[in-house]
Amino acid sequence: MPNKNLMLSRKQQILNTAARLFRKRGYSATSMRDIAREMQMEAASLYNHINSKQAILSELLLNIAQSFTEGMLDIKGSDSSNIEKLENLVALHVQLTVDHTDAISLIPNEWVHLEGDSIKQFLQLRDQYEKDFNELLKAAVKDKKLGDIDIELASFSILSTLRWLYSWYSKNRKTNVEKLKAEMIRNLIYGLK
Amino acid sequence: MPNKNLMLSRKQQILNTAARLFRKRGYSATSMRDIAREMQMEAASLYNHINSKQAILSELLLNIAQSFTEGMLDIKGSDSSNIEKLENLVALHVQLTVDHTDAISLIPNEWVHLEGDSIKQFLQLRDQYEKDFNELLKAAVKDKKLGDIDIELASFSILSTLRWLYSWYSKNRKTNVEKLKAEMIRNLIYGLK
DNA sequence: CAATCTAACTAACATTTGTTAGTTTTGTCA
DNA sequence: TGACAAAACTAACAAATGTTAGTTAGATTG
Repeated sequence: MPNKNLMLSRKQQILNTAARLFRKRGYSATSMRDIAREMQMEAASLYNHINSKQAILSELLLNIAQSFTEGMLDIKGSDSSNIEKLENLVALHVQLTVDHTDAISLIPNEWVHLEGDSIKQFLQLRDQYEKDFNELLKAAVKDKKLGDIDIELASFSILSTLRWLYSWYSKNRKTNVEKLKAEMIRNLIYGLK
Repeated sequence: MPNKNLMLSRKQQILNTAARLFRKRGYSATSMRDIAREMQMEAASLYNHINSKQAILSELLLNIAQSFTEGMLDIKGSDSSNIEKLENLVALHVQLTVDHTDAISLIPNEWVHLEGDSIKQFLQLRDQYEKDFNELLKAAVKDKKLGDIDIELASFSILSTLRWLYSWYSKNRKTNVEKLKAEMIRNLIYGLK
């Protein structure tokens, strides 16, 4: 049997390399030849592993968006309190940022280069996530666990910081992950009290 | 005398159009022909007013960075208290965001496409600004006007939100600007108390 | 009117782009 | 060892890119 794992692993290498370059220069300014050079191969050879440049971006973004959605579903469905759920969400962001720094960096801007169904799916996942996040914030306020804040503005503020966390993390890689989670929770959630 | 103002104004129209398109699709994915089409002219005609695509980006980014730097110098040099200076800085961000929404949207990402001296100048302005901002935060903590926060993390968190404010503002243009300033100050500065 | 200048135009250029087709190398298993 | 599949290669393509050169229309000034 042909070694299918090796093939997938090669594909994953390409995805990782592409994520790194997309992050550095953006999707449009990164050519297939750039990716190939980094992989020490010819551009045409990439097509033995992936279908198109667009498919690379789409796979990167939909995978990471899926991870957020799954994390949200887990946390929402757990029997923690609302404020604990918020804490867990912040921790989720930190963990995914640490594990997938490059791919996550594409979320704020590069999704605009998705096409067709991919962009629809991505935006649907993103919007649902933000809606769920707002609901939890609202619930925590109702529980009197948070002050009487402007939900929309607080949500925007928290998610802005979490979206940019990848750049903070890149400059402070030594930071202990659990400590970072705790600090972000204190800053973003309990800063609101 | 030839009407030099008309020429400048035409150039400014191009800069504004470019800013809008760069924001929408990014610098690299926006072609000179895209800008020209939006201006209802041919791509070659753009060169009667600007020197290069790169010069457009550089002018947009350095202008807006200059505005931040000037605002910072004004505020630093004023005789307000440190905490008032921080408030004024938040207000400055809101004001510039409202006045130059498109150009400001380029700050987080598109600066990577600057070249040569432009990128050096831009990064120098940005780094100095962040340094000044941190200093003010530190001073306010020393004044006991803020809790004993992690300066680096708080600074990162505030600036992340302010950097993304343009996207919030685009979706809430009806918001009264003075009210928005007050809300952001309350949320970002006094959320830290 | 003649001269001048702005700002548009057309045509073309050398590069770079994503991608395809067809071929060769490489490694694995019967 | 020979067969087969995975994964690399070379060559080429049509389209799009930023930019230059040279020209022309239209307004303004002497």
